Amino acid sequence: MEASIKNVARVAGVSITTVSHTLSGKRHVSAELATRVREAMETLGYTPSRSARNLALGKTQIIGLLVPDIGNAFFAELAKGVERVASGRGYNVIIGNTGFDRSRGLMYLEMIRARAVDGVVYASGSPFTDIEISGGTNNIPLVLVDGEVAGSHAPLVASQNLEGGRLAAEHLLGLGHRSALLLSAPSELATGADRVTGFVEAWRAGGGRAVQNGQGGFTAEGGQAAIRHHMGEILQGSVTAIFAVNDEMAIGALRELRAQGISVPDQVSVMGFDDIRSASDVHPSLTTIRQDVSLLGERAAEILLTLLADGDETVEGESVPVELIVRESTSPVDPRTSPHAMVDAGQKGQGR
Amino acid sequence: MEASIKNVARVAGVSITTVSHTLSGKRHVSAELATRVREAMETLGYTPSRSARNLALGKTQIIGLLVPDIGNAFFAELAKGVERVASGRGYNVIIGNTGFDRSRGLMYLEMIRARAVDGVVYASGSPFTDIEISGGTNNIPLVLVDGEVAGSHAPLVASQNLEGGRLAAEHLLGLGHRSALLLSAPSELATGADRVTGFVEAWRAGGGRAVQNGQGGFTAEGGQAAIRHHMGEILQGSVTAIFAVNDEMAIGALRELRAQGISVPDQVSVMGFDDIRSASDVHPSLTTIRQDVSLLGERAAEILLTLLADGDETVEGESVPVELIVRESTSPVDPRTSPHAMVDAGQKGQGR
DNA sequence: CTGAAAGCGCTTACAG
DNA sequence: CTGAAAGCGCTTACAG
Repeated sequence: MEASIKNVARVAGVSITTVSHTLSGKRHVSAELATRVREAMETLGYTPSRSARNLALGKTQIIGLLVPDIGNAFFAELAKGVERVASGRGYNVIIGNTGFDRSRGLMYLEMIRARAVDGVVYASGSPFTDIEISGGTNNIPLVLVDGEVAGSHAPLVASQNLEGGRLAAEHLLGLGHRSALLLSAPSELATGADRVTGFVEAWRAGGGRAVQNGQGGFTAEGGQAAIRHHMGEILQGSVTAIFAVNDEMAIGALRELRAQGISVPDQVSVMGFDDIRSASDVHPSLTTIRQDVSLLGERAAEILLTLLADGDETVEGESVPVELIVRESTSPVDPRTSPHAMVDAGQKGQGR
Repeated sequence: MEASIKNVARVAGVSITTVSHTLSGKRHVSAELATRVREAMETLGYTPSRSARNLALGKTQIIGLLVPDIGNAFFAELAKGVERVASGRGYNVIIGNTGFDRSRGLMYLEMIRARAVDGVVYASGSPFTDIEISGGTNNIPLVLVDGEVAGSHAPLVASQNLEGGRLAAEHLLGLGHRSALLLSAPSELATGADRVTGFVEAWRAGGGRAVQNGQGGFTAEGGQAAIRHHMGEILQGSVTAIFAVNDEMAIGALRELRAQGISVPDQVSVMGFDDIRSASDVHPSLTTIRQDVSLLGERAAEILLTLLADGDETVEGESVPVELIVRESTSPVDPRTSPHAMVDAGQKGQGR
């Protein structure tokens, strides 16, 4: 005898209504019946079918997490945060790895349209337009993480990237640096753009002068290439500090600097952003701006679940604090090697 | 008018049977009706409800992936592999993060019992006994990854850890090393135990002598502590090579060696296992045994899906090849600093 | 405090 | 080639 609600009711000698209510607690069941029901469930080894429940209630208790690459530490940590609060509230999370691939993304959109999930946390980087993500999606509750989707009104949860850029600039200024090389990334990515903006504003305000570098592309290789390209300024001491808008690029920079025989931080200070795992493993360990990625995921999930609970309620996004982590890769500028020159290499006229 | 199959049928002027069959292709539908159905679906914006389908078919097209820590790069990469093949075959994956926590694990067991998933990929480290995992689980198809569960007959997918240990030993022997320090981990973890066994066997066969060290616990801190404990042997050259059964410990070892002013690989060679991201970022970059973790996930998912397709078929587990990655942290033993002494510090009598 | 029955939206055996 | 209807296993409005 399979363990369906019908059989439990039969064994307990009650209606399925009563079985359902002793489980849900949505209406009172006399102690005697409740006991009989529980015993019947026990002997049958009954666990209610999620599928049946889903159909009856029109929801799945599942949220989708769409990321471009779950193998990437950032998104893995994000997933951890999302899973933590979701599971704590009785939700499961389906992970949708788009791999930056449109067709895989569309597959997950179809899953959303099929109401396989009650809501979605959508991490930046996936290849959708606003129309697809909100229009094609049955008005399913949506929370954005890390980056905007053009034109979307969905709440956004992101780190205080602007503030992070500012912290980086102030740290370097405080060490006496005035000439910095900025390793940025394609401006399409708002995440990086905010970090640049925050840095440049604070840097200017503090009397520094930034050298922009469009290359870098968020990769270690990009960081290496950028350093190679600016070797001249570094050697002549007209750049005493390097700020990369992510740790990957900063680590690439460290690698190239070592290869070129430049000592960090003695000859040049290097900062990153993110505080990925490697940041503390490299030598010298990397001074960086830490973002609390799993908190990002937790907050996103909480907002989404609030949305699911309150229906129409309008919910605000939020920004998650960042933190300066000082390690070995930055030190006070050495007055002898630094002529405090004002260099503006690379990007012609990009400095506003 | 909501987009249900009933409304599509009404608009197209056919039965819901016909709507269902034009979608599934399980029986022929005349071109004319098929067209009318498709048009109706189009105008209504119809996507079939997954919940209804699940209930009717008694399956969910979802597999569960149970891991102890999705934030950990190993499991994140595993998830990537699992997701890739699952999504390629029309399955979604729910990620279950147990956090090494029994109660969270039990919550996911309950999800399995509720038939919220059709099968599960179970990565080592979660806190279950065999009885719980197979008995309490509705006979749901199960594939184990990375480690056995005591007494379970479920197929296991794991890296060739034994072979990996052997490769490490042979690499070091080939460089002339004969006295090694082995950074192992608690023997409960079969993963590490196989690596040790493979190493020790090949090492002995090649004329080497192993120094065991029970500490390490798979963490960088453990690796550091172990080095501190064996500083004497390293300084006097009676240990010329160190093999850690994972990269974390190897990186901890590198850190401590640097702190103590020992040059790697000049004074001592260091090897790890896994080839985690940091392995190539540290300096000197780490010679290690790479395991293809995302392939591990792919194979596990494929086996699980085969199990789901073929029902009763018995399926074998498999082992995934590993690869020696030579980087900067190992070099030929320096005959001057190496008296080829046979040291057996630490574990009294543990060397068989 | 309890039960009979409708309904959630599909799939499919049965009949034609 | 097509349709009417039962069934998947729950939840819940309605009635008592």
